[in-house]
Amino acid sequence: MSLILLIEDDTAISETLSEYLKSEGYTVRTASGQKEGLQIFQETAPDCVLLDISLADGNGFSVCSAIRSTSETPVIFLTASADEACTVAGFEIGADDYISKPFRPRELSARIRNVLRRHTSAPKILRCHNLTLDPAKALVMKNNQEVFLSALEYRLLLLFLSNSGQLISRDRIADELWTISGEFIGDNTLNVYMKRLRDKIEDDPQNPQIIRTVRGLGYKASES
Amino acid sequence: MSLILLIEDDTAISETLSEYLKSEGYTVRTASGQKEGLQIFQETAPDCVLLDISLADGNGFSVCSAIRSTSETPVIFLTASADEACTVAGFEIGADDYISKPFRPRELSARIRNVLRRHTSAPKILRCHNLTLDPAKALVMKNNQEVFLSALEYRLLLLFLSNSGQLISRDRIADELWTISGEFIGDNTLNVYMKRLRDKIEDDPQNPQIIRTVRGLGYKASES
DNA sequence: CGGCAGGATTACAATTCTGTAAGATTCTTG
DNA sequence: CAAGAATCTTACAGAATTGTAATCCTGCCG
Repeated sequence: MSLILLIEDDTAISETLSEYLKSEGYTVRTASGQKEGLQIFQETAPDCVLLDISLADGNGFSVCSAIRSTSETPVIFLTASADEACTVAGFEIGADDYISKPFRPRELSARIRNVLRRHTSAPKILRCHNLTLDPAKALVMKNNQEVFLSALEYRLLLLFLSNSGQLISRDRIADELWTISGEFIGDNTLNVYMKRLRDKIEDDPQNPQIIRTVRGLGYKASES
Repeated sequence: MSLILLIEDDTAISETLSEYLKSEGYTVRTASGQKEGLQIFQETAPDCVLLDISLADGNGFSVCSAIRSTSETPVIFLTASADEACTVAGFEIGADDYISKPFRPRELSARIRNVLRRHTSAPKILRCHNLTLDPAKALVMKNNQEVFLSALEYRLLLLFLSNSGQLISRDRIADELWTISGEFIGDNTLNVYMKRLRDKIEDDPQNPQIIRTVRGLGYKASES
């Protein structure tokens, strides 16, 4: 499960909270001050940080800044009052959420879950009909079978699926696929690539459902 | 600037809020009910939705679910009371934040800014030394020059850069690159691929800086 | 209907990719 | 230092990719 770093100098609160979070299935590391907190942060790379704003050895904002300067790990502030200035300042500095004492345990764990969900952001898989493309693995599947695409075919499909629903002109496609490397390609080369891609991804390449041609304008990937 | 969709059936609140948000530089569309809200959502694809929980024609949760089923657009709930059950239910259903009435305008706009910041997440470009990999374009650059990788080389590099700093075993590499398609490859094939990849991405392939080998265990991409 | 433009299709060499084999290195252990 | 294991390097054929050219099809216009 997830590792949570709790930075809080009130030992009573710290222990209660720690126990509760463990009972929820989290692994918890606690720190009582700024310096210790940052050190444990570096060592353990937690999935989420709970940070008391009012620490004895300096306020929590600087800790948050320090964390943000090196990582995107979500930070939830624990505040004594729901003071607006604090809240705003906290968000400005990059906190992901805040909760003011006294807080209900269930609310805290809902916020933690929420922040973790956002952060371990679901892999953005692009979908269209029975086709999926996972940019994080460079993997294309159709009906749960891998589709083998060449480098250019993959880029072509990626371009369409990340702009699905939008019309993409032939010029733009040529630009995106070839001009970075400064090459120039023949006029109908793109036609050939479209055909090759369609042969691999469409159920019926003669009646393309995933990428349709818009005569005179370009191509368009259908949404969903 | 950003487009905000406000779904709220109390006209007084709706107008006040709308004015305020416009004064903050947002473009605002308003809807007074569930159906209208979803319709405008489809038409305008807003950057953020402010959603009153208690709508006359059904509660806000179902609207949120409907939005979530087709998009990742952030949703902030407006609640009449800070009732915990509401909060939890809202988070469970995929709300990004909530705020209870009466709320201070500054707090609301801080939350909106926060939610937008998280959501328009900067394109995640993977970096290592003088090398960058952009998964959204399947583009690898070294010293601002494009590096041409084959499909497998690209996947191999992607695997390393998205787990930089971590040791990756040879078995895991073989799994990630080949077993999805159910193939089995020879024992030293991976060595050959590593050599080919290094020849393309390393300044000095004999002294690899980007991907180092950890004898007996696997390989490891250095961070940053 | 005839002509034409945009696009689809097929075919074909040059190049690159892919997997394996064979041998050379390098590191570790005794 | 010698032996063995792990990794690197080179080399090589079969397969796939890449770009172009030639040809075919299809919707649109007068």
